[in-house]
Amino acid sequence: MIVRQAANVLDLLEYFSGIQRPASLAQISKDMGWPRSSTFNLISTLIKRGFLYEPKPRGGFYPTPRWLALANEIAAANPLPTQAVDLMQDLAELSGETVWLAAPNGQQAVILAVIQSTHAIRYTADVGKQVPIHLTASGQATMSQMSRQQVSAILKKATFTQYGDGTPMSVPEVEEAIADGLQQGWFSSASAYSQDLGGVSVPLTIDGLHYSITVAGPLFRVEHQMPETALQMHLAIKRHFGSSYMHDNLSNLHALSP
Amino acid sequence: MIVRQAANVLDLLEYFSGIQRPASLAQISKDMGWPRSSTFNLISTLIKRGFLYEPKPRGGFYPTPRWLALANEIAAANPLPTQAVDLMQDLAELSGETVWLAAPNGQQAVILAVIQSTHAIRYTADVGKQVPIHLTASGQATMSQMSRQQVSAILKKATFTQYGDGTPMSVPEVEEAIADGLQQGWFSSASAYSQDLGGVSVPLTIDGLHYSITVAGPLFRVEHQMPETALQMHLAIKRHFGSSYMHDNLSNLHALSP
DNA sequence: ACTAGGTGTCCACATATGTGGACAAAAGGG
DNA sequence: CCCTTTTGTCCACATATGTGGACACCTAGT
Repeated sequence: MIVRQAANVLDLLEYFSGIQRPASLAQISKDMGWPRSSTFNLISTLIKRGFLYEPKPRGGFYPTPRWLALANEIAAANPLPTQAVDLMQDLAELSGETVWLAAPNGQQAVILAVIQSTHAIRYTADVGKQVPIHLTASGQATMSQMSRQQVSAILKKATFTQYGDGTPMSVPEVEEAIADGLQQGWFSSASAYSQDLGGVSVPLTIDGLHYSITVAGPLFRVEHQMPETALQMHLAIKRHFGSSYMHDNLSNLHALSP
Repeated sequence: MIVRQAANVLDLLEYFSGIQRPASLAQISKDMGWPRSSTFNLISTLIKRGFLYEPKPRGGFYPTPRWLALANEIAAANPLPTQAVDLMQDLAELSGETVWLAAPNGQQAVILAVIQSTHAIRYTADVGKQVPIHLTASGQATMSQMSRQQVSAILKKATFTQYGDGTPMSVPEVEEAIADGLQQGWFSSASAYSQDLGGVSVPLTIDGLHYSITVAGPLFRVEHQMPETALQMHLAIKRHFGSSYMHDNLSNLHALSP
């Protein structure tokens, strides 16, 4: 069951992050398609709790910096290692494509950090976006670090929807993709979940937690250089983490090195 | 009407900001006093939306950096001028007490930024905290920048509760406090809303928006030096903003200068 | 292997909740 | 100035929602 008013709070947060200026009750109500009275209730709750305020009288409502203060404290406790951020930055510059870090989350992989490509035509993903763990390179790369049991637990519940013409459509296909990825040291996908999107992912274990790093962009731009990209990624990881980072399964990544 | 599930989201956010580590469903349910099934619903909603994830399987849930990403975008749009932040920093060092910036918000004043005192015994306020606008120095300082009509609109709806032994208990008392504050260029309170808390506030107009800056601490430490504090504040404001910042009503602040 | 205690998940019903509509007050236009 | 529009606010009822309890699964300890 989805908790509507909880989702509404999130919607509102995203709304303000989008418009980036105060909005009146009526404005919000219209933009969100909520009844005025319901909007009023939600807004007054947020105001009462100090999460929303009226920067100037009759000038509309806007979130207080309290969101930022709390989010900062939360993020400070689980920081992504600066190494990982540096690595991403490095890869973003080398490849010019969008780079992200993802973690497994049940049947999905969540994006925890992104650096957008600077290309005019690029894939845009936001932090918090989720993709099916078994259908995407990002997800498969995280799965490659799990035990056989964990993987099969995920695949048991997996469903298959044809999102693009590269979508794997059966459990064996996914198992094979993971096996291949483990062998060659990197994972790729092409129009698997997002049509016309191609990407290369490598697994990364930090502090015992399993992540994946992905470099992705429009298929026409990335598809012909996946092995080179994978090699770049591998070398970059080595630069930033040494060799200690690697999951046991990944010793064969070395095969990539010249 | 308070929207319960919206408030629950906020509670959860504050909860994680407090414990700063992943918590299992059962843990959350216990700590929050929510039924397990309700907790489940709320959590799965947040997960589905990419605001919560499971850093490691069976290792509890934790907010994703998406909160931070959104809060950053929101805060970036309405930045408090760096001048104001610098000013606060300056005052915090000079006084050693807690310093905050507040804005009017209906019948309350919201705290938008705080720098905590370094003293062992100090007043602790968080961003987003609200105090009655008519009872506190912070609030009165913001009101002093409003038109006569706006002030009386607020006072018309005002209610009086004796929070401490310095709480003003009638509209005329508040009006007098504002008049006095305008005349001397600063506002003070002592045990008005928080018992044993004393503070000095000065009004501040930035980009046409009305704020107040407050230096506050335990009454025994601050009560005997309020005029000196006010002078320090006034000089600091002059340093950081020049004289242009001042609201028309405040020209008499100059009286403080040596 | 089996139990005990832990986890997350699901569903039907009672109850708490969202909402249409009516309101007052302010803002804007002629 | 009055009239119109738009603002925020309130309430009673119908309806959408939270929740107790039962379940399946997993882990740890005997």
